[in-house]
Amino acid sequence: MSQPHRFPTIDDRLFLQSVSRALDVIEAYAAAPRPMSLGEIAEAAGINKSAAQRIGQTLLSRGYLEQTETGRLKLGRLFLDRSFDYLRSNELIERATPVLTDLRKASDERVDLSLFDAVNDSLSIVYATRQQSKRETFYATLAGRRQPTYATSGGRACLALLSDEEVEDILSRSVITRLTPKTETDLDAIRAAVEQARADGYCLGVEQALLGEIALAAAIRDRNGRPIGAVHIAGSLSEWTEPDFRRRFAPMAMEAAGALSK
Amino acid sequence: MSQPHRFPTIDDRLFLQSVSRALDVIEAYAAAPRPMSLGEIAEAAGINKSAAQRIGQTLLSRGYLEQTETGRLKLGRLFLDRSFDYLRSNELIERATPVLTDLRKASDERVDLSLFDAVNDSLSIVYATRQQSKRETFYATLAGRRQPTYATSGGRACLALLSDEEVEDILSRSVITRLTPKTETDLDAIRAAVEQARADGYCLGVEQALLGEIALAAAIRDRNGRPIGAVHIAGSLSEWTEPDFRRRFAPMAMEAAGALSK
DNA sequence: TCGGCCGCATCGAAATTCGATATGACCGGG
DNA sequence: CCCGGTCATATCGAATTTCGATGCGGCCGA
Repeated sequence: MSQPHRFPTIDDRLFLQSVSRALDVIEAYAAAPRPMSLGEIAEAAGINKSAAQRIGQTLLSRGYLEQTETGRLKLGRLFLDRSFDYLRSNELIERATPVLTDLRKASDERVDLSLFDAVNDSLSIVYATRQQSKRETFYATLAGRRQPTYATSGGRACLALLSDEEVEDILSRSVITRLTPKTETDLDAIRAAVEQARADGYCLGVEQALLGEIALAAAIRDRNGRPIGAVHIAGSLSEWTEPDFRRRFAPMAMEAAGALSK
Repeated sequence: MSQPHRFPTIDDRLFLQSVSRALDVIEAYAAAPRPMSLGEIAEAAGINKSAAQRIGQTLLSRGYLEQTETGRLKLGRLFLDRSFDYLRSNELIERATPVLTDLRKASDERVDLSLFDAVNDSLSIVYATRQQSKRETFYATLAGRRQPTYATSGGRACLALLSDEEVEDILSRSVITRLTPKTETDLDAIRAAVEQARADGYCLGVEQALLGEIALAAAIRDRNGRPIGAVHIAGSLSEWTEPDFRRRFAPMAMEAAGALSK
């Protein structure tokens, strides 16, 4: 009674409160991925300490939380296993991997597969696989990283396949912030980039999400023509001019994305 | 009553049955990562159909399961997010990534970081990060992949830091199977490899886990000298002879592992 | 057309979960 | 040296929430 639940317990007799709260706990680590005490967990997840204790014990015994020397709780390595299962079970990713590997070899640049998160709110894309180039230096090259749809070449390439209304809806729900000093925050500039992507069949962005990076992406469509993800090729501005990059890699990205579309 | 619970509900009033069963459901996908109906889930997870329905709805509403066109349930992309959080929160991985990137550049071969799963049963290692070389072709190069401790160079390098009793305990609990035709299944051969690793400070394996692959690993120690993971360098037999590979990369792997040890 | 499995929904019973509370340990500061 | 705070852990009665059997209509293949 003191804790208002996010999900109405009435009417939905199928909803498991304790499971949902356990998910709240593990998601609490998204905001601050550091070891937490039970009290901190309770506060971060919006539950009381008793619930945190029970959930903590349960997840700990199952390996989804681990204990530091001081007794605090951190995320457990079993999430790696689940992520592996997910990647392995995803039909698109399985199909895409050999294509991306070839693309990686042919381009000699970093190649990513991102998923357009229409399942959720369409506001972000998730990087599912990343094939590094040899000069990759960023530790941020991890599967599971999310980026705003509006700011990435892949996201914009996906937007290009949607109707104007849908694009406007997504943009209006997006919180526009600068990922780099060069990120376009002007809605009209974003709209123009989407329009350009519609005409070109791919989208190019310079330092939109990462300084020094030039990236280009082509959307992957499902059988209804809806965007489900994108193939990215990313290079360094120290090695490429925009026209050269565009000329060389746009056909390759589009070909790969086309091969992965249904 | 018809379903015997794996976990005694008596005595442990802190254990949340429904959370545990939800975990059973998502772990059911480890065995067969394909979309399942509620009935299949119930059977695979060892629960009844009603429970599968409730858990399915709850996980579905939270994004940890997704629905195919036919209504079957598959793992959701949110596991990528959790895996990302885990990788980001792991102190060793954070510390290791720049070291491994340097190692990757210096070696021009595939470089892995694996975690020795002493938290669980020590029978397997988990690959946490993998930095590909340019000729990598396997789609199996994913974080979260597990391999038996006894069969991998990294696992053996970890075993080398344990006492004989601990090694024997782990070997006795391991189910020895061939990952490749070349996998050593003779316990004495494995013991000899561990002994050799103790003398050398690293462990080398030829086609133990993958045909055509030569791999070498050095263990990472915590402040008590216990193994917590390993740095791997893996190359192709088509390019390297064992002596050359050993000579060139053993010092690099040991240096990296040493830098990551406390 | 039948039979089986599908997802979805209902419902009474009660087991499981809830949350307040207590304990003793630990730590840092006054 | 002791106090106040927070820690993990444990207890317990109450009752909410979960349980699991059962029913429904639809779909698909035999």
